[in-house]
Amino acid sequence: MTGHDVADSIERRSGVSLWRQIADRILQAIATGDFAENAALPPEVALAERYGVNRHTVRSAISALVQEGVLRAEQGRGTFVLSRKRLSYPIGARTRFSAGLQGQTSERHIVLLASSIEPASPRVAEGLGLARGSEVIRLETRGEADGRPVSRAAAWFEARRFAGIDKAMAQTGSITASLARFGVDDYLRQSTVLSARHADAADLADLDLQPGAIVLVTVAVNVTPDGQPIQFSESRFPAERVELKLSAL
Amino acid sequence: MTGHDVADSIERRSGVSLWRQIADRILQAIATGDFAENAALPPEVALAERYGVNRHTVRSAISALVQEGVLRAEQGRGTFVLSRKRLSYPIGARTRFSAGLQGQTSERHIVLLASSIEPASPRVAEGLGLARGSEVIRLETRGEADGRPVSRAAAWFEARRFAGIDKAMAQTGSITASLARFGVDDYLRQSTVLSARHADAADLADLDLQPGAIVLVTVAVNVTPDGQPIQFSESRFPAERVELKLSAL
DNA sequence: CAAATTTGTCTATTGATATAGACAACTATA
DNA sequence: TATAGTTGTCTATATCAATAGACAAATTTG
Repeated sequence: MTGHDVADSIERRSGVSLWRQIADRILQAIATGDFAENAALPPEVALAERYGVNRHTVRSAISALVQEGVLRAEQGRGTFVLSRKRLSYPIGARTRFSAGLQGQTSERHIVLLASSIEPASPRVAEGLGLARGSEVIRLETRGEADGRPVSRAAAWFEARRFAGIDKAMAQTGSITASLARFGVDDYLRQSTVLSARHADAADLADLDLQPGAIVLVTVAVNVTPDGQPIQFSESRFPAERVELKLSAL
Repeated sequence: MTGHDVADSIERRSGVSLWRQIADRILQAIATGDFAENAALPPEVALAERYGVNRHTVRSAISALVQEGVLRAEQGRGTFVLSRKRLSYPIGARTRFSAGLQGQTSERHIVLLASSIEPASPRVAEGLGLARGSEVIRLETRGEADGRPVSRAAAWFEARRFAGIDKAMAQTGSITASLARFGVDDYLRQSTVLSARHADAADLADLDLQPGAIVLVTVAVNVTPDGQPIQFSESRFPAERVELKLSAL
């Protein structure tokens, strides 16, 4: 009773085109090591047979992955895997953007995309323990490692207590450092809720993804050591480039 | 600079058909509470305008969701939301299947789908601290809550130490109870790595999903209190029905 | 150099996807 | 009982997705 292992799993008339399904399969094969990095993919005819589709359909999938920078095709030689492995992004009580990526990348930083003051939505108000409609500061940021976007986040802070945190963030490029300016020397992650969905238009633009990509979504509340909520955030990670490692708290 | 909030995010020629993208958006709107349960959806013409597509395209999306049992359409009246919210599945040092779902569902259990003895793959061997190729027992299980599948998992145990755990699992329906028969009274989750991908054919079948659905994937190692690895597992959760709540370890 | 292998390009055909418009069928309400 | 609002069905058309076959262009190998 073996051999059903990976099995053919191409679904027709599913709303997802065959070339996109095959592109996903190839991405997954790279992620699991089935297709080694820098090695050649099987030739197009072999892939077509393997997935039970026409060669041109395989070509569409490959062409999309070449567009995404995952593969490089060379006429007469073959098609080669470029993509590196996924980043392993640590999540725990003391999650900090740069701390946990040490050793995996040579360069990493956070870019402040936008900031605004707005009334707290019910969800944000509940997370921060504020009255509904209280003013909060929202920071939109993007995390980058080795020049590639690896996260996209919105963070909300109580506007009264953290007035000017947007400027601090713009200067320091670090939420930890910005919070320190307001007397927050330490903070803990109180809760994290995790889900996944297809990337929307904003995700596609900010994370440099192709349509159909998946994002991991975390919704988290950070608190001071004495339990006072200071930050509510929603982060999105491109599933093809990032995995989340849940570390001991 | 407001008003980009949810924004239109329908992508054309992306390999994912418009009706499937809109179905996903509706599912998400239900999950976030934008479309309340048991309430009527906006009429088809309104939805078509909202997403910038033809009414017939919206109808295709709705028809798929009716097929999935999420919506019910009534001629002359409207289209109504049937689906409940996502289950919030706790992940932490003492993750147990049924413990954390209390209060969210009335009925829950684990079904043993299959079991086998096989040589440990490099990944499994490393997780369990065994020599590559050592014999391990694999259990394939499905978790159900209120009659709907909410997880699908493969778990590996050292074959020598846990010979017969497959039968124990079939009898008790509980991994915790089965481990207790082998003298394991307590265990902790040592590590969890999280990712997301499109469901493959086996996921679609076992989790009762439609093509294009997303699954959350966790890869975890459980250890005894003194740090000895006893269980390596890979679990898949349907993202449309489950979210993962990371609890304090 | 010749042959084999592999990717690239072209034409043609079929079926699925998306748009457009018109009208029927059913429900709720004034 | 009209009328307005909603879902259901039909026809028609244009574009995208997938298959099929043939051959060109580049590379590697004997």
